[in-house]
Amino acid sequence: MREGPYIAEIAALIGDPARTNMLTALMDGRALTVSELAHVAGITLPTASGHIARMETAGLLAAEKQGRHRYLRLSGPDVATALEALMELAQRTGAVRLRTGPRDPALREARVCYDHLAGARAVAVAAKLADAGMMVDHGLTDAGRAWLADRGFVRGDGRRPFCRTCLDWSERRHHLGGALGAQILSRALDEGWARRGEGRVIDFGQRGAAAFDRLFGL
Amino acid sequence: MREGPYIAEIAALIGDPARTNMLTALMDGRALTVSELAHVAGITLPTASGHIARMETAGLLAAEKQGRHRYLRLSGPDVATALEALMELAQRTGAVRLRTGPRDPALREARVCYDHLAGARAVAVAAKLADAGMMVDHGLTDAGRAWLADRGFVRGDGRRPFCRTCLDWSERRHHLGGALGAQILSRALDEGWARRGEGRVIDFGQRGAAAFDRLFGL
DNA sequence: CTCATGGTTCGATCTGTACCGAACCATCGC
DNA sequence: GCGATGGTTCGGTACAGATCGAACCATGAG
Repeated sequence: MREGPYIAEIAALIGDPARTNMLTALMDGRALTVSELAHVAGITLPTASGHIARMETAGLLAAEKQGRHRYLRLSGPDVATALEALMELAQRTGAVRLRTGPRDPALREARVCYDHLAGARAVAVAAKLADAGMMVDHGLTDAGRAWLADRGFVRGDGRRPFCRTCLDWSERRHHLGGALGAQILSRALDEGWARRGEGRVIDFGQRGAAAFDRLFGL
Repeated sequence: MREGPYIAEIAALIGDPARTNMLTALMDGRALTVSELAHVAGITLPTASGHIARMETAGLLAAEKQGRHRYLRLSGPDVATALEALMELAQRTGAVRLRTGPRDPALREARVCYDHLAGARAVAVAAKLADAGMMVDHGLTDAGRAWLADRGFVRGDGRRPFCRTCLDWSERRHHLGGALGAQILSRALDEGWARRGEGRVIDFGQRGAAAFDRLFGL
């Protein structure tokens, strides 16, 4: 009972434009400094410092000190999950200005969503699994599990779902999240098929894209 | 880019204690009147009316007029999903005051979470599936699918995952959500094994509880 | 040591908004 | 028609918190 107020505290924290800008900037999973966060939020250093302190004590952010820099990151995947849920809501209710047009096509093609791959290429993977009957109702079948295991994607960490579906911001269809999504992303990076670009962008080279598509039979 | 501010708008809306109280009160999926919402939020009618108007234009609530009453309900499952994500976050970050003690044992035993069953009995079902190898990493195996189909729980609506796991507020373990969770709840109600009680409480009679447990082999 | 840079703390300002009481509108029962 | 009940609108108050400049601490470079 009376669980309301406590989630209100967190929602209010997320509900400030400056803080939201910082949080979404951190959704690519990387850690940013206080100055960088101040920049993306468009506010001065003192103000940003205050915001960060609040989010830190609330447990939304985790900090790491290195020299005279302080690096901030989201304290866990559940923060990103909550943000995604809010984005999905914002999208349906139309509170969102549709900038998903040609603006930054690289971002539409492939980007990172906290720790997994999003964008057209990620949606294609999810669609392939669904078409092949390896996913039904957003859940993996045993056939799907086996097919993925063949390609080196095995069990998750047990603490979170191996395979989650996550509504894609630009494509408006689902891509893969969870431990599986994270493994797919790190595979692409490890194999040199892709590398991190500006912001949340993921750059696939021509050869990299081909290799990625071959692995998933696209 | 700059998706931030729009989700901020929604988060800010959720981030007010009075509104949060209303929203969580609506998580049982039923529609409440303006007066009832004012009561659960502990504010006067005019104030509540204002809050509701804002949430309505923002698309969080849907209204239906009946005589001189206005019935409000959540505009969709995604609203409940976002609230759940925030609750999970609030729980991990410890922003939550632990009132999960003996307070209202009926609520701990069985309650409704928007459209599916939560509480000890619901957690037991999820645990059973996991123990029997019918769920791994929070996803159903084909064996699990078959076992559920035997019991009349078949495919979902295709628009949402058939089976989602949802962190249980009181038990701190997962129960079943998604289309499956909704079907389990309506089955229990349809069969007369349980009926809705005060607020979110679900009352299982002795015979109802036994029948329910038998179905799931508890 | 000295300076520059990254970050925090402190006051002060100022806007936004939650809240209530009172008046007003709408619907139902009579 | 009349009162009673459910909701909305309006005006005013009051409190929270977002913001900035300036002063202050900490670390690394030279």
